[in-house]
Amino acid sequence: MNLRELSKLLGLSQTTVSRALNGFPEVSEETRAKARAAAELHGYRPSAAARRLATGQSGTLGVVFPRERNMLGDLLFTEFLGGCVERAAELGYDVTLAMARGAQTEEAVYRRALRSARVDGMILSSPLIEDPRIDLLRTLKMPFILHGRSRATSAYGYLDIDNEGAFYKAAKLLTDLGHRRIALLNGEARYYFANAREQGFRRALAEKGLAAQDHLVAGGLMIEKHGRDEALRLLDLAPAFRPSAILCSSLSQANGVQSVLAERGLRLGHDISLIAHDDRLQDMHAESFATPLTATQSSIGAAGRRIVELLIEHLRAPDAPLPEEVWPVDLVVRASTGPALP
Amino acid sequence: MNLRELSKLLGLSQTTVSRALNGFPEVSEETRAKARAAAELHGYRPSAAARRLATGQSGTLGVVFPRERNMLGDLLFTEFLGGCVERAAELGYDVTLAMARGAQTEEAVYRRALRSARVDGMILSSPLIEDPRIDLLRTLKMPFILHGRSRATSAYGYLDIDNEGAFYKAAKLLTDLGHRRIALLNGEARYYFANAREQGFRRALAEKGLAAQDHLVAGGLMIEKHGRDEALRLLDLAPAFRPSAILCSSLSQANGVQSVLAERGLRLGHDISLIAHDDRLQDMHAESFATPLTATQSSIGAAGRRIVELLIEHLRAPDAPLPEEVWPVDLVVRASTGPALP
DNA sequence: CAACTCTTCCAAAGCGCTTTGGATAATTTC
DNA sequence: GAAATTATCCAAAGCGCTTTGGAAGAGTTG
Repeated sequence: MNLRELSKLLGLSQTTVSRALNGFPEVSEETRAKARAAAELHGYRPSAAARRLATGQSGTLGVVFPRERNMLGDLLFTEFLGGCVERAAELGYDVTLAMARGAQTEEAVYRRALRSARVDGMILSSPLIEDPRIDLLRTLKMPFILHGRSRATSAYGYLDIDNEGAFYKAAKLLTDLGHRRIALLNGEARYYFANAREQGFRRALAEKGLAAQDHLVAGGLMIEKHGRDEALRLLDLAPAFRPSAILCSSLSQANGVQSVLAERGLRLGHDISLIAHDDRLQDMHAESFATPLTATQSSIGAAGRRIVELLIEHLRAPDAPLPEEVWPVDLVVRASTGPALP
Repeated sequence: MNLRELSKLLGLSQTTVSRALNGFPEVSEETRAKARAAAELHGYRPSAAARRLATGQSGTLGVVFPRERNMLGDLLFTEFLGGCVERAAELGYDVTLAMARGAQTEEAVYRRALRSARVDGMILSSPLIEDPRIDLLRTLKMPFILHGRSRATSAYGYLDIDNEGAFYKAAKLLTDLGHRRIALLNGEARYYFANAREQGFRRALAEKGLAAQDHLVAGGLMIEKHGRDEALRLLDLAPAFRPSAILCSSLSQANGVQSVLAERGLRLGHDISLIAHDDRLQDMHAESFATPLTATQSSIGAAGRRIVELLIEHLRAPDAPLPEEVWPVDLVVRASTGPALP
């Protein structure tokens, strides 16, 4: 069943039926209702290809598949992607994946996607501190939006969480509790978010006249093993250097840290304090830890949903100001934090 | 730059240029070379939408996004998806994600994808023992392929690994080593693959005249916690019931089991044996365990790559026999298995 | 009642490709 | 050398939608 058949059936022109179905104002509500009913009855569904050709819009958003695989990274990405796909479907968009691995360079991928008009816009996640993709997409005139921020010469739209503020809050909670030696287990240093978190952390320390100590700050993968390894290293420091509190960038890391602490018989919230950032994954919750974890939390799935909305709004009004949305991050205090021991 | 402009530039008809570029035989190699060169020079890229409209093919494959989120499941899916996207791109196809969550029923999603001709075919992963999606897609006449198998009334193409054989081999290794009480930590019972694994396991036991004991067989999520919980339960059994070997369905489970064993001071391969299935994720390897793990192994990423090839072949020759490919699974013996103690 | 303005609908022109059904020129066959 | 064959190429017709530029009828206005 296509438009022509449907309009013949209705005794109307294709124009009118098309307009009726697409909600244009210049058609009476009566004919609109008739058209809708007939479309429903005969299971009419406009051909995506024809519509794309006619409008020049593909009705498809591209999400860039991260180059590297790694455990937590993948989990976060899946959750984010799930949010994107879900919301996109609700808004009538498809989501396709763009990957730049193997033979193709990233640029070639974007060029191809762009020139063959496969996607209307792209979503970039995990931006680096300086991310070349921003200038590239800008040059190619491909609409896009960032999940996160980046230092960039050209303007870009983004949705980000307040990583700086989150880690400031978390570190401030610890300094207010009297902690003086606080360790930061960060994500990889090349990512913007890790940089922002470190800055928030340092700001809180500086406010109390403390300086972050280099041996207490470590970037790395957001996996359990990194948490374990760093926890072992930190606990083996001489007492004068050993941290009394640890701030983790992910629950996975915190999990590794916590298991080491348990092995050493250290009680969370008493002998040592622990805070982590919680992305609200479906399957891993700060509150479900053996000792419920104090955490900064923000749903990465919700971010996926929202970023799709922002991108689509941007596509519909390309000349409107670029979206710049920063979500505040809550600090939820649970049992894993307590006053510093004298 | 579109076809018409390009053909004008070349002084050829659109027909000829189109045929030249698409490798049809009725055009001389000389003009083909010229057309290719001009296309390259001017950065001509055929419009996906126009091609779709003209051919009725979308050049897009749909991958069904699993309904539930769970940690290892997500990791496996991401790895599989990565393989799909990568290979699809190499073959000139896009991959879009179909999700059946929230308001839309799964059927509505497929119907929509089908009628608006958004995808040429779909890839289903994690099939249930009896999976209604098979009949549904068959009825809708949507081409599809399964990653895994299922009991179904209608025919379907698939790529699967020999789960039955893999777990038979693994269990046989253990019985040959003299183990008599072997536990199986399986995936969730509703999935076909879990069923197949259990059958292989039981077959190996039966060959030695052993019956699987119900208290030693447990299905569940493929996460570390399930491994830990079950390990604790098993080790607390009275000696006469306690297993001397454990067979896990995933490295995550094995990881949980292994940590419990370590806490109890049991040495892998001496006091107790452990085998797991290893999907060859990027970030988690059986050989990297503290005691390298004996494992059945098969790359789920490679399966993603292959299933895309199979689906595309099927789309090109819909009347050819449906693909039915089963990969043998290697059993790699490492240090975590040893003879049963007398 | 003529002159306007809305409202409602339509015919037809694309969008950029593929493909059918020739046409023309070059080559071979008898 | 005429007829048949083959190798190249082309004009034009879709594919199914959106959208432009009216047209016809209904309602308003002076």
